[in-house]
Amino acid sequence: MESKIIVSALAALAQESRLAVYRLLVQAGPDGLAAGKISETLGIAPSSLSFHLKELTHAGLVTSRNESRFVIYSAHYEQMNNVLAYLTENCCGGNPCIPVQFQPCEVPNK
Amino acid sequence: MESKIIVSALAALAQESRLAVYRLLVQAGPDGLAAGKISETLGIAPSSLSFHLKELTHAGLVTSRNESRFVIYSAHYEQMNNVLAYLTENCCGGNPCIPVQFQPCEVPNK
DNA sequence: TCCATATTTCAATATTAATGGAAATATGGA
DNA sequence: TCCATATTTCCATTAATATTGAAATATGGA
Repeated sequence: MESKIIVSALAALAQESRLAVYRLLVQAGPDGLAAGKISETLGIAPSSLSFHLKELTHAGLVTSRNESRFVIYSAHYEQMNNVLAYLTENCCGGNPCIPVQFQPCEVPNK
Repeated sequence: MESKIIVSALAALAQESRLAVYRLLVQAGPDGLAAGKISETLGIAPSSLSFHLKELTHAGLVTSRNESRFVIYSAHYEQMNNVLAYLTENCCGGNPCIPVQFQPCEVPNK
Protein backbone atom coordinates (compact mmCIF):
# COMPACT_ATOMS: atom_id res chain seq x y z
CA MET A 1 0.00 0.00 0.00
CA GLU A 2 2.07 2.87 -1.26
CA SER A 3 -0.81 5.24 -0.64
CA LYS A 4 -0.36 4.78 3.11
CA ILE A 5 3.01 6.54 3.26
CA ILE A 6 1.80 9.23 0.87
CA VAL A 7 -1.22 9.88 3.07
CA SER A 8 1.04 10.07 6.11
CA ALA A 9 3.27 12.61 4.34
CA LEU A 10 0.30 14.75 3.36
CA ALA A 11 -1.17 14.44 6.85
CA ALA A 12 2.16 15.48 8.31
CA LEU A 13 2.03 18.71 6.31
CA ALA A 14 -1.67 19.29 6.91
CA GLN A 15 -1.14 21.03 10.21
CA GLU A 16 -0.17 24.65 10.82
CA SER A 17 2.79 23.98 13.10
CA ARG A 18 4.24 21.18 11.03
CA LEU A 19 3.78 23.05 7.78
CA ALA A 20 5.66 25.97 9.30
CA VAL A 21 8.42 23.64 10.51
CA TYR A 22 8.76 22.00 7.12
CA ARG A 23 8.92 25.31 5.28
CA LEU A 24 11.49 26.58 7.75
CA LEU A 25 13.60 23.50 7.08
CA VAL A 26 13.21 23.93 3.32
CA GLN A 27 14.47 27.48 3.73
CA ALA A 28 17.31 26.34 5.95
CA GLY A 29 18.49 23.86 3.34
CA PRO A 30 20.75 20.84 3.89
CA ASP A 31 22.46 22.43 6.91
CA GLY A 32 19.21 22.06 8.81
CA LEU A 33 18.30 23.49 12.18
CA ALA A 34 18.51 22.31 15.78
CA ALA A 35 15.22 21.44 17.46
CA GLY A 36 15.69 24.23 19.97
CA LYS A 37 16.25 26.77 17.23
CA ILE A 38 13.03 25.68 15.50
CA SER A 39 11.13 25.88 18.78
CA GLU A 40 12.48 29.37 19.41
CA THR A 41 11.92 30.64 15.87
CA LEU A 42 8.36 29.44 15.56
CA GLY A 43 7.28 29.77 19.17
CA ILE A 44 6.26 26.14 19.56
CA ALA A 45 6.64 24.48 22.97
CA PRO A 46 9.51 21.95 22.97
CA SER A 47 7.31 19.00 23.84
CA SER A 48 4.82 19.92 21.18
CA LEU A 49 7.57 20.45 18.62
CA SER A 50 9.07 17.09 19.47
CA PHE A 51 5.73 15.46 18.73
CA HIS A 52 5.46 17.25 15.40
CA LEU A 53 9.04 16.49 14.39
CA LYS A 54 8.36 12.83 15.02
CA GLU A 55 5.33 12.99 12.75
CA LEU A 56 7.37 14.62 10.00
CA THR A 57 10.16 12.09 10.49
CA HIS A 58 7.85 9.08 10.42
CA ALA A 59 6.36 10.45 7.21
CA GLY A 60 9.86 10.58 5.74
CA LEU A 61 9.73 14.32 5.13
CA VAL A 62 12.56 15.25 7.45
CA THR A 63 15.67 13.54 8.74
CA SER A 64 17.76 14.22 11.79
CA ARG A 65 21.34 13.86 12.82
CA ASN A 66 23.03 14.27 16.17
CA GLU A 67 25.62 16.95 16.58
CA SER A 68 26.98 17.22 20.06
CA ARG A 69 24.03 17.89 22.35
CA PHE A 70 21.88 19.09 19.47
CA VAL A 71 19.58 17.20 17.18
CA ILE A 72 19.68 18.80 13.76
CA TYR A 73 16.65 18.41 11.53
CA SER A 74 16.58 18.94 7.79
CA ALA A 75 14.11 18.49 4.95
CA HIS A 76 14.25 15.26 3.00
CA TYR A 77 13.39 16.23 -0.57
CA GLU A 78 13.08 12.75 -2.04
CA GLN A 79 9.94 12.10 -0.07
CA MET A 80 8.30 15.25 -1.37
CA ASN A 81 9.15 14.09 -4.88
CA ASN A 82 7.52 10.75 -4.12
CA VAL A 83 4.37 12.58 -3.09
CA LEU A 84 4.33 14.73 -6.23
CA ALA A 85 4.99 11.71 -8.44
CA TYR A 86 2.13 9.84 -6.80
CA LEU A 87 -0.26 12.72 -7.33
CA THR A 88 0.58 13.01 -11.02
CA GLU A 89 0.80 9.27 -11.66
CA ASN A 90 -1.21 8.06 -14.61
CA CYS A 91 -2.14 11.58 -15.51
CA CYS A 92 -3.27 11.35 -19.14
CA GLY A 93 -3.33 7.58 -19.12
CA GLY A 94 0.14 6.65 -17.99
CA ASN A 95 2.43 9.03 -19.83
CA PRO A 96 3.89 11.36 -17.25
CA CYS A 97 3.65 14.64 -19.08
CA ILE A 98 4.60 16.96 -16.26
CA PRO A 99 7.95 16.39 -14.61
CA VAL A 100 7.34 17.80 -11.16
CA GLN A 101 10.39 18.05 -8.99
CA PHE A 102 11.41 19.42 -5.69
CA GLN A 103 15.09 19.80 -4.98
CA PRO A 104 17.48 21.69 -2.80
CA CYS A 105 19.11 24.62 -4.56
CA GLU A 106 22.50 23.05 -3.94
CA VAL A 107 21.59 20.18 -6.25
CA PRO A 108 20.40 21.88 -9.43
CA ASN A 109 18.73 19.94 -12.20
CA LYS A 110 21.36 18.23 -14.29
CA MET B 1 -3.50 33.66 6.76
CA GLU B 2 -2.61 31.99 3.49
CA SER B 3 -1.41 28.94 5.36
CA LYS B 4 -5.00 28.13 6.34
CA ILE B 5 -6.13 27.28 2.82
CA ILE B 6 -2.89 25.42 2.13
CA VAL B 7 -3.40 23.33 5.25
CA SER B 8 -6.97 22.61 4.19
CA ALA B 9 -5.77 21.48 0.76
CA LEU B 10 -3.15 19.20 2.28
CA ALA B 11 -5.67 17.88 4.81
CA ALA B 12 -8.10 17.20 1.99
CA LEU B 13 -5.52 14.98 0.30
CA ALA B 14 -4.35 13.36 3.53
CA GLN B 15 -7.05 10.72 3.53
CA GLU B 16 -7.13 7.47 1.58
CA SER B 17 -10.54 7.94 -0.03
CA ARG B 18 -10.00 11.56 -0.98
CA LEU B 19 -6.50 10.93 -2.28
CA ALA B 20 -7.92 8.18 -4.50
CA VAL B 21 -10.70 10.50 -5.68
CA TYR B 22 -8.27 13.28 -6.48
CA ARG B 23 -5.94 10.99 -8.41
CA LEU B 24 -8.85 9.55 -10.32
CA LEU B 25 -9.90 13.07 -11.29
CA VAL B 26 -6.34 13.96 -12.32
CA GLN B 27 -6.37 10.90 -14.55
CA ALA B 28 -9.77 11.78 -15.92
CA GLY B 29 -8.57 15.24 -16.91
CA PRO B 30 -10.74 18.30 -17.66
CA ASP B 31 -13.71 16.18 -18.73
CA GLY B 32 -14.10 15.06 -15.15
CA LEU B 33 -16.33 12.33 -13.77
CA ALA B 34 -19.84 12.15 -12.37
CA ALA B 35 -20.15 11.57 -8.63
CA GLY B 36 -21.86 8.24 -9.23
CA LYS B 37 -19.07 7.06 -11.49
CA ILE B 38 -16.49 7.93 -8.84
CA SER B 39 -18.52 6.12 -6.20
CA GLU B 40 -18.80 3.06 -8.41
CA THR B 41 -15.16 3.04 -9.51
CA LEU B 42 -13.68 3.43 -6.06
CA GLY B 43 -16.31 1.57 -4.06
CA ILE B 44 -17.09 4.46 -1.76
CA ALA B 45 -20.65 4.80 -0.42
CA PRO B 46 -22.46 7.76 -2.01
CA SER B 47 -23.04 9.58 1.28
CA SER B 48 -19.42 9.15 2.25
CA LEU B 49 -18.22 10.25 -1.16
CA SER B 50 -20.39 13.32 -1.03
CA PHE B 51 -18.74 14.28 2.23
CA HIS B 52 -15.28 13.80 0.76
CA LEU B 53 -16.07 15.69 -2.43
CA LYS B 54 -17.21 18.60 -0.33
CA GLU B 55 -13.93 18.58 1.53
CA LEU B 56 -11.98 18.58 -1.72
CA THR B 57 -14.18 21.34 -3.11
CA HIS B 58 -13.86 23.54 -0.03
CA ALA B 59 -10.12 23.11 -0.26
CA GLY B 60 -10.26 24.34 -3.85
CA LEU B 61 -8.78 21.16 -5.26
CA VAL B 62 -11.78 20.15 -7.31
CA THR B 63 -14.63 21.95 -9.01
CA SER B 64 -18.01 20.72 -10.11
CA ARG B 65 -20.50 21.51 -12.81
CA ASN B 66 -24.03 20.33 -13.38
CA GLU B 67 -24.80 18.36 -16.48
CA SER B 68 -28.33 17.14 -16.66
CA ARG B 69 -28.96 15.00 -13.60
CA PHE B 70 -25.26 14.51 -13.03
CA VAL B 71 -22.77 16.52 -11.07
CA ILE B 72 -19.42 16.32 -12.81
CA TYR B 73 -16.30 16.77 -10.72
CA SER B 74 -12.87 17.64 -12.05
CA ALA B 75 -9.44 18.48 -10.63
CA HIS B 76 -8.59 22.14 -10.25
CA TYR B 77 -4.88 22.35 -10.99
CA GLU B 78 -4.29 25.94 -9.95
CA GLN B 79 -4.84 25.09 -6.33
CA MET B 80 -2.26 22.32 -6.45
CA ASN B 81 0.17 24.83 -7.90
CA ASN B 82 -0.59 27.18 -5.03
CA VAL B 83 0.26 24.42 -2.59
CA LEU B 84 3.53 23.61 -4.35
CA ALA B 85 4.49 27.27 -4.55
CA TYR B 86 3.80 27.69 -0.86
CA LEU B 87 5.96 24.71 0.02
CA THR B 88 8.91 25.98 -2.00
CA GLU B 89 8.50 29.63 -1.05
CA ASN B 90 11.63 31.29 0.20
CA CYS B 91 13.65 28.23 -0.53
CA CYS B 92 17.25 29.50 -0.65
CA GLY B 93 16.35 32.87 0.75
CA GLY B 94 13.67 34.10 -1.56
CA ASN B 95 14.89 33.18 -5.01
CA PRO B 96 12.59 30.50 -6.30
CA CYS B 97 15.04 28.14 -7.90
CA ILE B 98 12.73 25.24 -8.58
CA PRO B 99 9.80 25.93 -10.84
CA VAL B 100 7.33 23.29 -9.70
CA GLN B 101 4.23 23.01 -11.76
CA PHE B 102 1.22 20.83 -12.07
CA GLN B 103 -0.87 21.12 -15.21
CA PRO B 104 -3.36 19.20 -17.25
CA CYS B 105 -1.82 17.56 -20.29
CA GLU B 106 -4.13 19.54 -22.51
CA VAL B 107 -2.39 22.73 -21.46
CA PRO B 108 1.31 22.03 -22.04
CA ASN B 109 4.01 24.37 -20.78
CA LYS B 110 4.36 27.24 -23.18
C1' DT C 1 31.45 13.54 39.16
C1' DC C 2 27.96 17.09 39.13
C1' DC C 3 25.24 20.44 36.87
C1' DA C 4 23.13 22.94 33.09
C1' DT C 5 21.41 22.41 28.62
C1' DA C 6 18.84 19.93 24.86
C1' DT C 7 15.38 16.96 23.62
C1' DT C 8 12.00 13.38 24.20
C1' DT C 9 8.42 10.67 26.61
C1' DC C 10 4.30 10.34 29.30
C1' DA C 11 -0.36 11.38 30.70
C1' DA C 12 -4.71 13.83 30.58
C1' DT C 13 -7.86 16.61 28.14
C1' DA C 14 -10.33 18.58 24.31
C1' DT C 15 -11.26 18.86 19.60
C1' DT C 16 -12.03 17.14 15.03
C1' DA C 17 -12.87 13.69 11.46
C1' DA C 18 -14.73 9.19 8.98
C1' DT C 19 -18.44 6.15 8.20
C1' DG C 20 -22.90 4.40 6.36
C1' DG C 21 -28.00 4.16 6.52
C1' DA C 22 -32.15 6.65 6.03
C1' DA C 23 -34.38 10.63 4.53
C1' DA C 24 -34.52 14.78 1.67
C1' DT C 25 -33.83 17.21 -2.73
C1' DA C 26 -33.51 17.71 -7.66
C1' DT C 27 -33.72 16.43 -12.44
C1' DG C 28 -35.41 14.19 -16.58
C1' DG C 29 -38.22 10.70 -18.98
C1' DA C 30 -42.61 8.00 -19.68
C1' DT D 1 -47.92 14.28 -13.21
C1' DC D 2 -45.48 10.31 -11.48
C1' DC D 3 -41.50 7.53 -11.05
C1' DA D 4 -36.66 6.25 -11.31
C1' DT D 5 -32.18 8.01 -10.98
C1' DA D 6 -28.46 11.02 -8.97
C1' DT D 7 -26.70 13.35 -5.29
C1' DT D 8 -26.69 15.52 -0.86
C1' DT D 9 -27.97 16.20 4.04
C1' DC D 10 -28.66 14.54 8.58
C1' DC D 11 -27.51 11.67 12.45
C1' DA D 12 -25.08 8.68 15.57
C1' DT D 13 -21.07 6.12 16.48
C1' DT D 14 -16.27 5.38 16.56
C1' DA D 15 -11.61 6.75 16.24
C1' DA D 16 -7.71 9.77 15.81
C1' DT D 17 -5.07 14.10 16.78
C1' DA D 18 -3.11 18.50 19.20
C1' DT D 19 -1.68 20.48 23.36
C1' DT D 20 0.97 21.41 27.51
C1' DG D 21 3.33 20.57 31.89
C1' DA D 22 6.03 17.49 34.39
C1' DA D 23 9.21 13.89 34.40
C1' DA D 24 12.80 11.20 32.07
C1' DT D 25 16.98 10.76 29.24
C1' DA D 26 21.29 12.18 27.22
C1' DT D 27 25.30 14.96 26.38
C1' DG D 28 29.16 18.03 27.34
C1' DG D 29 31.63 21.33 30.32
C1' DA D 30 33.44 22.88 34.91
